[in-house]
Amino acid sequence: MNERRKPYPFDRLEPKWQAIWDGTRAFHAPNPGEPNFDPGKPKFYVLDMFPYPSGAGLHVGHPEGYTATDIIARYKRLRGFNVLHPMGWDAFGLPAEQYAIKTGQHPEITTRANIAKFKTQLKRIGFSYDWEREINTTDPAYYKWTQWIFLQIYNSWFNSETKKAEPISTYRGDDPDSVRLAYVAEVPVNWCPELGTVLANEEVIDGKSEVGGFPVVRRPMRQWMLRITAYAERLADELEALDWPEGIKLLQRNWIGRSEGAEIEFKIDERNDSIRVFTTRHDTIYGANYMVLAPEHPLVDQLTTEDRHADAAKYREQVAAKSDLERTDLAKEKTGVFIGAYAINPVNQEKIPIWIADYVLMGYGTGAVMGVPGHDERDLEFARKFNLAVLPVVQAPGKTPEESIGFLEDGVAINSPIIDGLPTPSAKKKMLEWLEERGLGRPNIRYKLRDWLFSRQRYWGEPFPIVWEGGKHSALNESELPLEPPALEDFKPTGTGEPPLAKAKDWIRYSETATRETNTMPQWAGSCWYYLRFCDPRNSDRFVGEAAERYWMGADNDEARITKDEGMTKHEADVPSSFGIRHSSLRASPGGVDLYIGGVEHAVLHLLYARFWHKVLFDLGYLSKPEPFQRLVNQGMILGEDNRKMSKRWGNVIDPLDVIEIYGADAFRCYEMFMGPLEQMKPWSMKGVEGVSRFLARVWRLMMTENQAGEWELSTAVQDAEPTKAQQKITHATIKKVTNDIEALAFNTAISQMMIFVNAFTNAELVPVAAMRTFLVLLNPFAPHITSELWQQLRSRGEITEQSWPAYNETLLVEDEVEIVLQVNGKVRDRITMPLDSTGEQLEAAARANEKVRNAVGSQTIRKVVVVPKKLVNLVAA
RNA sequence: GCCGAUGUGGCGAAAUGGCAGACGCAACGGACUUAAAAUCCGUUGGGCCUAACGGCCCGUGCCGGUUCGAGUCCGGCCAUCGGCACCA
Repeated sequence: MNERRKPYPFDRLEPKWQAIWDGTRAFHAPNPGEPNFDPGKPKFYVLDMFPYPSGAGLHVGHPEGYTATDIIARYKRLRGFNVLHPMGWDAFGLPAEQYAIKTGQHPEITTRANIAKFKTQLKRIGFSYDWEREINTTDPAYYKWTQWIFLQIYNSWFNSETKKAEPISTYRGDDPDSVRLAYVAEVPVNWCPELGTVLANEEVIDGKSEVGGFPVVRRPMRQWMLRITAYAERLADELEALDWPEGIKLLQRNWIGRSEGAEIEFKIDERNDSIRVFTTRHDTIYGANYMVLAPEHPLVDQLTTEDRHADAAKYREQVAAKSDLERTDLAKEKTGVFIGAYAINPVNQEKIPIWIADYVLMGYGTGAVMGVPGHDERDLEFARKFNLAVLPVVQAPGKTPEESIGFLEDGVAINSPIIDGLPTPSAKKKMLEWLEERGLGRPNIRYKLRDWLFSRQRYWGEPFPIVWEGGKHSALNESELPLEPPALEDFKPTGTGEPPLAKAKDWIRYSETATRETNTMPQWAGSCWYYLRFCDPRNSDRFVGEAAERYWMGADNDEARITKDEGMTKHEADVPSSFGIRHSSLRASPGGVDLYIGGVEHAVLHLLYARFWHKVLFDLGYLSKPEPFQRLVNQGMILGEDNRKMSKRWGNVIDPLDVIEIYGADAFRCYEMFMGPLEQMKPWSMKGVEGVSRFLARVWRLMMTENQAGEWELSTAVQDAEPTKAQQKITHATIKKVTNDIEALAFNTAISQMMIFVNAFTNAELVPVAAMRTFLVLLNPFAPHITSELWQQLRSRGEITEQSWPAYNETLLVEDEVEIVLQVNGKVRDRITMPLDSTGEQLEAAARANEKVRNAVGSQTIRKVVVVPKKLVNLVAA
């Protein structure tokens, strides 16, 4: 039973072809200036999200996206593109470090072993990666440039006039450190005691660490931050032009969280000082009858009166002790303390009490809000809890002023002398003008996005190329890169928040007076720019060579050349003349990575960070285009056979190698694509793999037969013969469908069509060799091994990977007769065959004459006739 | 709570507003075989009428609308999944 007979000898031919591809460097893409580079070809950059090489190895989810990109890569090569299709390893990260802590084995060793395992698996699937471009984020030759890019960021500031990053040398202020894009700040951070490190906001989910699910607490610490907030506007705006799923754009937009409003000054009573609040509803300012500061607000100490001091201090302590989890979990009940001071509402000069409450966050806006209980849910809740007045200032459509309380949408201003009677949008406008004239307020746009907390207290990451001297930081010289981490025996976190690198006393010591930074960069650092390094992975002088960057990441704006090169190249099996395949976004390259496929889990983190780095490097003049990833597609998750997420816990994990062992790599690839639409979530089915495997076996037996000795040889049915009309037609229909479907990434239906093709030829007495060759090229991107072997068996010229994609001839697809559907009142009554060129009158006459139609009409009168040429006739009767 | 995606046979799924269920899985029947596997041929959404040929009705989460015609477009709901969540 174990020795089950293979449906075709994939176990021999798959390793054979993989060895040939390796040996001939079949998928190596030369760079401009290198031997064999053809400048006449347009480029296509198709990228996978490179994996973290975990100990568990690849599971069937990884190769889903990888197979899709491999099909596109192979297809594009056949269409005459220079294709960049690389793979590498995002290898810094916690698991290797955790493993090191447990076993004492250096993360480098684990990482190397895991990479070897991943690579073997990927190679076994037959992906056409250019392995000469393989990169590894933990390789000093790679992270040298990660550190170098950090220094570019460190040595830049964001000029808000030009809205661009510029070298720090152009900054005219007196404290450059206060504007650098990389800076140090004592900030409340997400500290995870279990992991012994701080985490980015993005890495904390419901108050727990994304990795491991350990509790996270707030605590102030000195940390490296990247000023991503400077780019909030561009990161949001420049999303528009990208060919990304709308859902992902929305997720990023929500994360960036732009809101347009006003900053308003509230004078503090009996003090020559004021507090700024940010609001999006300045039209409701007449309803502001109290003010709330975040408990951490710097003015709290000064403002709190003697008698309120003890209460305020106690409250602030309580809040500080709360973990994020508690702060959100207990959010149902509002808390707060009056601090004894008053502010003056600028529109009516009313004295309003100042409170502190933890529902106001220090990190957003100004850390102070005007409390408008009438028209803000949170303020209303707070006011009710503490018995503050609730005044309606916006009347909702169709409601009384009283009923309008708690109504948050637009309405008409009331109880607001300056703007009474104005609908919300003009009320906002007028109020803002009024405030601006008096210097009390100004328009303001705020973003939810926070600066990126960029340091980690870990061992297995890039050390910062920074030294400290007399409390000041400065950059290492470029010539001192890469800065390698010290050799450590003990990787354990110190538990105090001090990074493990602090244990390497010799390493830390930079000079008599200077010490090294001991934090490391987060795992995201390496993946922020790997797609750039792929363009020129062995360059030791530059993070990416200029020419290589311009070619692979630049725009291919030579439209004429693209059209010409994309114009159908003839395959020998094809009949002259062919017609356009509709344009799709896979055609012309607007620049950057032309197609990027990966999981949704990276929708905000990786994709936002990478875009940020890219923009900084673009501003500094290193890159051709402001956006890295022109087109993004998310593949859906593959579930276990039981419809649950694959996990050890359910025992439903599928190992690709096990599948390949039984059915072969080609069947594995085809099945992954045949399961359903790429973007969709779908369950695995071994039976499904078997079905696809049967299809490939039928392809094989279409051309091969087994002789007496049990050896496969070319079938005698395969002849250099003229295809029949029907064969001709199905061949061209298949070219058309497969081509369009690949362009649309609809691989499942492309495979269906190829199955239809094979079914049509099954049992044919004569199998025309030309039709077979055409078909093999179509199937090649999906099933590269079997098609390479059959191509050779057919004694075809050259390698299949060097062929041109076949063209189809539309005229061969046109029938001279068509089936016409006859409907009565929209219901199908019969189907008849009519000549293609039948006129509307002829079709109508045929319909009226049809017996079934007449039965259905009965004694009714025909009121209307709808004729759709070549399709149907609908008689409307009553 | 807010935002988004999805909902079609026993299952995975197809269908530029025009024949719902292509293709595949599973199931059933047949051929080949001593037998099985493999392979090939056929049937297969549900219900009803007919001895049969054949015919009729219903059917794309639910309710309504637009249209000669709706899985597809519009409005309202329900369910499942995913994201965000005191962001002023």
